[in-house]
Amino acid sequence: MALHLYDTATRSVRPFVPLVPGEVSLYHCGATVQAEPHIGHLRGAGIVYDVLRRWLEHSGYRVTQVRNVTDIDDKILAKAAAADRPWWAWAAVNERAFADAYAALGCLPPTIEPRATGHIPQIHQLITELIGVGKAYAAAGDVYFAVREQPDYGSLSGQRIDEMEQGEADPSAGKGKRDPADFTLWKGAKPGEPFWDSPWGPGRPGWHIECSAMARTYLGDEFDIHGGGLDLVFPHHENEAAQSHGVGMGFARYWMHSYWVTTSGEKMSKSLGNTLAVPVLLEQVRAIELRYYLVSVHYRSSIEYSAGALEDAAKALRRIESFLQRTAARYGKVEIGELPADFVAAMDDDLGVPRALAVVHDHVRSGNSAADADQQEVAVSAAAAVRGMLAVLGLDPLDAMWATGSTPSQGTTALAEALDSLISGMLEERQQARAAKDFAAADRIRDRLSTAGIQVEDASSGSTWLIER
RNA sequence: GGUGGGAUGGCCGAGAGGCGAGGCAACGGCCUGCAAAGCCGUGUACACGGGUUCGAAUCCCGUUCCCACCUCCA
Repeated sequence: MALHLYDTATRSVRPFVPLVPGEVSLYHCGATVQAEPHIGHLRGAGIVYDVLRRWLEHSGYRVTQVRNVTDIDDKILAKAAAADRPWWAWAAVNERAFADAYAALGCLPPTIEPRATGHIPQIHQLITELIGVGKAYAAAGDVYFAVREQPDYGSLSGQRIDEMEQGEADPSAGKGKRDPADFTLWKGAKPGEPFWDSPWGPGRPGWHIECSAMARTYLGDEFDIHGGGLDLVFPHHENEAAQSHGVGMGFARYWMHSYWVTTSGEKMSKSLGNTLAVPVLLEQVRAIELRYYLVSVHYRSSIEYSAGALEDAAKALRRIESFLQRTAARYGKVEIGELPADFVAAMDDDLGVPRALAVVHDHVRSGNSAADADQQEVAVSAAAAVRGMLAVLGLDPLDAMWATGSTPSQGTTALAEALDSLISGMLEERQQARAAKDFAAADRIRDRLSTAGIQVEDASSGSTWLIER
């Protein structure tokens, strides 16, 4: 079975067929850089789509991944003003915090990360076209999208205009609106606000228009997958679709949405004050362990954060890692191997990472059994498969990306070789003591290594060591 | 009021008509000089009440509770 993906627009799992054979165009919403990221952002804007991209690439597609940065909006202006900083400095600082967090969790850089403020001409072009076809109108320095002029408005999110609650988030906006449900394409600048000149007066883009303009710029009028967090379905993605369909663009062919990270059953968000930042969690677990935790739950299930669940995930990953280390220590470097069919089937079924991880653990168990029985070929082949599967999930502990966790038993660096030489010497001494039944001396050596964080494993084929986490 | 998601063993978390995903924890065993690690074994889990079916955690009807979105949201 080839790749199938759940498509929000049709509320069904559909076979994935790209517009251009062999290539995938992927646009997904990154951050509005108004504050520092929390792990919910990293799951929804980072890791889920990083795994998708890796799986697509592994499946042989050439992927163009676009993740936008919305670097101008009301909240950025408000928070920058409150902090007495220029808006662009506020946005830049937070954008770097996001970049650092994505990188810390092993997310590959997207093909491009376009910023809203870098695409004002493209935004103007799109608004002009929308006015031209009668789906947008200028009023008192603002420009609005007329939702009732777009027949399919609401189809993505299942909303009906007449059933919606009619709230206006910003009472000062919308003076010239013809319909309360209309949304802003271009927001006229008030005194003191940053602005760009436009045919409708000085102002800045509305929230949704930048994504339509940037997706069009980099991926064309129609592209394969549009993603983001579930909370973007309405209004953000609905409005994006409306703007783009409004000028005849085919826009996204599949819509993917990732679920939340919750705490105490509630969505993690700044306003609830229940956010968890990456640097804080990295004091509890290593980065690769945090990634395992965030990856291990299916992307369409919410993750109920708990310290206990995070620790369990870390332990599960350590078990996998020690299998790889054990195999490497006994039989030499572990290569990246072929993927088992079960793993491929799980991933092809709407990125079934939990089932895919079950396959990983099955291989760890059978590989450990083989190692116990000193069946080298079986053990090495299981380890290679495990490493291959982990690589697809961005969890290969031997990848240079996670280099802070050294893997001395790989013997790849001078430091590691020196360490290996020293420890091997100690293990030899211990073996001699054991042979002479001098268990006190043998245990002394083992304790000494243990104090240094090095765990000794005895097996019939000899003793090996690994660094405890 | 509208729309959508959910409730699975001690905990986390897949699955979606028959054969107990996987991890963590616990207990027993094997291995070991002793450990550790590893391996083997141990659970009558699917919110509640009905129904369909030879068979339901899975489908249908009803009920309870939780969460999200409805112009700030990953």
